Amino acid sequence: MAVDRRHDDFDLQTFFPYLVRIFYRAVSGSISDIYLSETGLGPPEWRIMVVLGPYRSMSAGEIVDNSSMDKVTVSRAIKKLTTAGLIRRDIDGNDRRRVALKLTQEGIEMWDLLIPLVKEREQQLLDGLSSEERRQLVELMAKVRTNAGRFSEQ
Amino acid sequence: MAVDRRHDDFDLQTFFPYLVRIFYRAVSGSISDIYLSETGLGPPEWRIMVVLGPYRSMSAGEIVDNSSMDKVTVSRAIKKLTTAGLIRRDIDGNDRRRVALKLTQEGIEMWDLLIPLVKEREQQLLDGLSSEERRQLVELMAKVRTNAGRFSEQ
DNA sequence: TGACATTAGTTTTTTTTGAAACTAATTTCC
DNA sequence: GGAAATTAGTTTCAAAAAAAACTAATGTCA
Repeated sequence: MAVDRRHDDFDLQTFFPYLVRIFYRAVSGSISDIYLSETGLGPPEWRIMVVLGPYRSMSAGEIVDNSSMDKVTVSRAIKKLTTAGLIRRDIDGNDRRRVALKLTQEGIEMWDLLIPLVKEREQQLLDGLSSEERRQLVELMAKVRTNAGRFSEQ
Repeated sequence: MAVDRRHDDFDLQTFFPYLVRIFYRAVSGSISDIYLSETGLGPPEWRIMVVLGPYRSMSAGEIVDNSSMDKVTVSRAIKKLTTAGLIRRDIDGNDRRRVALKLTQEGIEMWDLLIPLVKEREQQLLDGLSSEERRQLVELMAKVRTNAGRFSEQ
């Protein structure tokens, strides 16, 4: 009458993707705390500010390519940032579908405020890791990412 | 007439939280590919299946504590899983607010199907990393997570 | 014991996000 | 030169998630 209880054993607390998730949430939460409390920007708006920076000028599509966000999210965030006066949209003379995006003076000032804070937090996150360990961590994450690419998009 | 262009320099491609984000997205996408195509479960439902496992019985609140999801998401996912016949809800005799959750036979069968697949994918993600490197990666993520805890909830 | 606080979980409302369809501009190539 | 295909970006619509308010049950302590 004994039921077969032979299942694959599985421990969530050591399951790698789970560890990655709680790691990611800790890190991203730690950064979003800053730009949220400091400016009220949401994650997509923040990411656009950051890929743009004080010098660069990019199209919406280039931002998509450099931010791992999708078209729609980027388009909406651009609208918000424009309304808030943080970026300027200049329609391209040659190709009138393209819009060149640039931080305004006000946007640059916000960038200047935020960047030192998030860089400081970045260092705090890496506290207690030697530079060799930091290098390793980044390298290992990159390796895993390469593996994911190979096994997913068949 | 020269404008002051002395801004903090910042490179997104080496910004640690950005690297963590694309790393996380690669890993979680790689796993969700599997349970999505194999079962149609969404991430919250999958996570509950996994924390529960074939033996354990937990309350909704315990699942919240063990899954880094919030109350509402868990409550809704439980409803879906119950409707789908994958988990059973037993109201606690002593405390009638509590509901003990358990996988049904059908839920266990799905678990038995999925776990070997995701464990295989886990290994594929870690392909090319020595066991020493795997240990290091996990340990370094844990360190960063500890740091995040210290600096965030002031 | 009985008002007040707490806890478990759900429902409602609002905000975010993502997928699909769409518009407008440009390219391709016959 | 102009129909067909492609590209950039937006809008619309549907699904997911987060926040807030709520219900029901239990605990506390005067």
